[in-house]
Amino acid sequence: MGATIFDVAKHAGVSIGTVSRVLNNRDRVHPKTRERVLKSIEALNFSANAYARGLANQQTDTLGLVIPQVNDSFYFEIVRGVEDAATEAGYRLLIASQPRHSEEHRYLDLFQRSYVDAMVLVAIDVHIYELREVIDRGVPVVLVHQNIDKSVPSFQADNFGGGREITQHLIGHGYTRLAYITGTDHTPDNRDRLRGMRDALNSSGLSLEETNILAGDFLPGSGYRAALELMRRPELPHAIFAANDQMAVDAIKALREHGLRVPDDIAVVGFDDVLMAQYVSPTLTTVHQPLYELGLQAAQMVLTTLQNQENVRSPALAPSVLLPTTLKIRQSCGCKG
Amino acid sequence: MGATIFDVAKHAGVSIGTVSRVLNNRDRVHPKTRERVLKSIEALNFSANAYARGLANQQTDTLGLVIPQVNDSFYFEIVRGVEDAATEAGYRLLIASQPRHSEEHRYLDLFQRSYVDAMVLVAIDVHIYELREVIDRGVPVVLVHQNIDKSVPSFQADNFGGGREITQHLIGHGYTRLAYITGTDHTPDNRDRLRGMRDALNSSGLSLEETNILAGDFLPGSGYRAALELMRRPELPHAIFAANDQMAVDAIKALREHGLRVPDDIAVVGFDDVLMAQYVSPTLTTVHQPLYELGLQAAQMVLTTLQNQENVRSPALAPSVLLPTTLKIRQSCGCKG
DNA sequence: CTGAAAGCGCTTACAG
DNA sequence: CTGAAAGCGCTTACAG
Repeated sequence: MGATIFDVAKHAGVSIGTVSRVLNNRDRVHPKTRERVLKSIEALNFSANAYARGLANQQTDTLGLVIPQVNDSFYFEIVRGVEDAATEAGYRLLIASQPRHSEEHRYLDLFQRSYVDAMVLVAIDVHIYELREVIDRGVPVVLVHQNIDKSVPSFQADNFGGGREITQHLIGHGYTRLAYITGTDHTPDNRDRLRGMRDALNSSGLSLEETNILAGDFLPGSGYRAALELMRRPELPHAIFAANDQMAVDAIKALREHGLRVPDDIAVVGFDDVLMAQYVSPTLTTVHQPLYELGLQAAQMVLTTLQNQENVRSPALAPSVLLPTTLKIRQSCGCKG
Repeated sequence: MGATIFDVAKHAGVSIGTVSRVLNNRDRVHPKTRERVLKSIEALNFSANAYARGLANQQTDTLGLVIPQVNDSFYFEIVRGVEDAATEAGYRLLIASQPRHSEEHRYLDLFQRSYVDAMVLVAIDVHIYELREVIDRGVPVVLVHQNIDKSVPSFQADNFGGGREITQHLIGHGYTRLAYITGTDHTPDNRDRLRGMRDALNSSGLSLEETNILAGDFLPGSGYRAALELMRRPELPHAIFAANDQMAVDAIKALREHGLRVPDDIAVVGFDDVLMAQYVSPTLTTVHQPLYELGLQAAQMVLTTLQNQENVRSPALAPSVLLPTTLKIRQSCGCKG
């Protein structure tokens, strides 16, 4: 095994207290002594045991991240942001990814044990009373892509603004008859995008007919089925706004398979700006979500809270941050590539 | 803060030793006593401090994962596999993602400190002597998608077999004049895929002309440029095998932009089976890599080593596992969708 | 079956 | 500026 602080102390001819002091740059240590200790650390290739440190310090220097397990690795950019923030602040990153629709709650482990100093929860269904338990224990929590309670800080993409902006773009093309393919009904993502769409339409004196709201679930298949449904109608809408790219891409597939041209016969746009959006044909006009930024800022925020010893439990300090989305104009809306 | 083992002991009227015993199901404890302790644990909502436990046990119950930071989240499936294996075995997962081409070595932190009991390194450029230091400290290491030294166990996709199989498929189409767009030259991925291609060609009495090996670097742009280069030639190959999907997709883009039809005028296939491969038009024939399995098996293996107290340092036990790839036949090779 | 005690490897007042 | 010692919260031989 590796050398301990005792080995270093003996090697340098000092006490372990002194070694600890040079390790942590705390109280002043005589330059010569420091020098000697540093040499011994080097010589013995010593590195402090994280667990002993954690126990003595009552902190773990670890940030916990809970993230849903999804196929399309959509959330991976968020992970990168969180990780960069953690690394930057000298924290390690412990990850628990939660299988969707599973009874198994992997994050509970992180919750209950003293594994982490702070937590970032991404799009996880969790009860507020579970969160409160963690927070009351002094572990600050921040939510990303989810906002279950005003007393917990959260970071989200501006779904409303994104929905509005892309709808305005469609209206700018001269499209007046629009259709919307929904995501899973109860999700705020879906609701807010739809609200944004309605807002843009209303501002232009237009409206969204109820029959032009097709039920989807964010999964590819439902985009396909929704497009089929629309093609059965006597009259096609001018454009389809799907609540995410997956459904948009599959809607395009259905339309093309039935001889329709996108965007010439009908425009289709999505939401998310997944990598695929740049590669499908036509390339997909969509709304970019600031995923990396979401993860970065959320993690920075929760770590700052921790370091400032702010009152973690105070609900008054819980901000709800909305990060702006970006319209990505490509071909599927009718714009030239 | 949460209750400690002392609180539980007092509450149950026993010693902390007894509490510890019921906690760990070690020695036998009288059923009645156990019952009482369990009740107290419940009542106080106690959960053992992981760091105290780690210190006393000299182990962390944590698996370290080092993974390169790439844009396309290609490796995310590996993470899922590793995570499932870790969760299954009761380990937590600590992640360090290493920015590509960066001097900053985030994994060194994991290496040096006693943070993890075992490590999985994915496609990371690391020196063998660094690994040996870790291994000699009793921390087993497994490599995925990388094989720097025979003394360290590794898990890789069968790049040779995959390259051979997809080439055989092209030959089956009747294509005899093939071109290859390379990945970064020195990578085993690239070399092995090319070797497989050559093997398949030779077995059919064909060969790959040196001029039909175009230099690429796994990044989209180079696929595009390689296709341009090929189109300048007096004679087009029948089919292009790009060392990964990214380059294949961009090669198709270049070909189509210049009025060529894929696969009618020229076939293009890739390697990896990224999600995009299913969505591009034509859909991309490619080789699926068993990423999830790679992560799962590698992690299982390293954790088994740990639990069996096998001699971690023994080079004799270091297997080099090759997991089979799967040919994904889609449209771009000339097969019907 | 159970308790008392040493030990894991650090940090940090407390003296000096 | 530095040492001795208590303490962080567990586990585990060792007695009994």
